[in-house]
Amino acid sequence: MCISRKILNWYAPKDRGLPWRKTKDPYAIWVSEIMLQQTQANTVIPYYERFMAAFPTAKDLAAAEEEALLKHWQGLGYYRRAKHLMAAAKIVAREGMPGDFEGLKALPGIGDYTAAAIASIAYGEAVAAVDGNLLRIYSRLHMVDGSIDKAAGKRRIVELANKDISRDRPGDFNQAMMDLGSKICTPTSPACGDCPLRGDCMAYHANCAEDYPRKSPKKKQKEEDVTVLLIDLDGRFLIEKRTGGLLASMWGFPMAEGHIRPEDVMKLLSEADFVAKKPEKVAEYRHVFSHRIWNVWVYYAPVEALFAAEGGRTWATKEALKNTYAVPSAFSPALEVIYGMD
DNA sequence: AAGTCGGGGCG
DNA sequence: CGCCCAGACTT
Repeated sequence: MCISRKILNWYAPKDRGLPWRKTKDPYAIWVSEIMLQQTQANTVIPYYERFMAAFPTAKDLAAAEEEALLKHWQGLGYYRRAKHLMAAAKIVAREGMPGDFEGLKALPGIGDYTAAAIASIAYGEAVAAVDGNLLRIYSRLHMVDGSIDKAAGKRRIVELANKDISRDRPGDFNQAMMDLGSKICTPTSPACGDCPLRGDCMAYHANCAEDYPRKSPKKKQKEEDVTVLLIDLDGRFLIEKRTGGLLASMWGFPMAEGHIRPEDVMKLLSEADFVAKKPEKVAEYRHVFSHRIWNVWVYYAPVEALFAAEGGRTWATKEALKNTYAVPSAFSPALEVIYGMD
């Protein structure tokens, strides 16, 4: 029996109740696949439900305010995904949803994996959706010695999977591989005894499944000290729209490089023409990104004079911070300080 | 080919 | 703590 048949037989009774598996709407599949990029399914579920309720069609999304979209994306990370999704939705609202792999891949934010996932699930196109799960599974099936994060190793797996994929049920094949990867063929201590593909697996027969996939060594994150300022004008806090780089297009508090002293905070505020009272250090936390770490000091700095916020800055109330502005998790402990005030 | 871009879950 | 996750895009 071929791999395709075995995996489909295993999959049939185990279809999980993930919300995006209950639809064939290409737009809904699309939204879910974008959210699922580098993000675990359980994390995505509540975001997906809220998002589809707010933006049920590509036209709705195309007509939405970017701020509303970002607010829905808050906490999910990789915020460029939201920006690309919106740009693509405008194209789709104008020209219609692409009907195949190549057309999908031409949209911003849709790469090889996502185009294959949508095309196979929504259109029945026989293209393998090669994600981390499938790379891991195939690196074990064939004991692929090239690193899967290098082009050569990945290319080989793409070819192998595209030979194996079911022509009748490509979408189920791809989703079955995801499930196999998350339940059986896991990164550490895979449950080979329960695997429907163990008869075809070179690594299983050589008893070395845990040695795959091969990966090139990753470098350590850079660690940086930063200071976050909670500038309070009568219950409103100064926030700024971040431009470019990390957390771009999200709202954050004014920041300074390094761990600065209260006198330095005072000086910064004066230079910005604030009439400030004595700043006070109110919190300290560590935030870990993929390849960067912030060691954050938080200052509370009440000011007196009103200066009109301009150029991507605004004064936000506690309620607006909670309900209106998209503030990423990197600032959550700072937000908690504000929420804890009377 | 290497860097950049989040955040949470889990051992 | 470090690793991993339904990756894509820029340089």
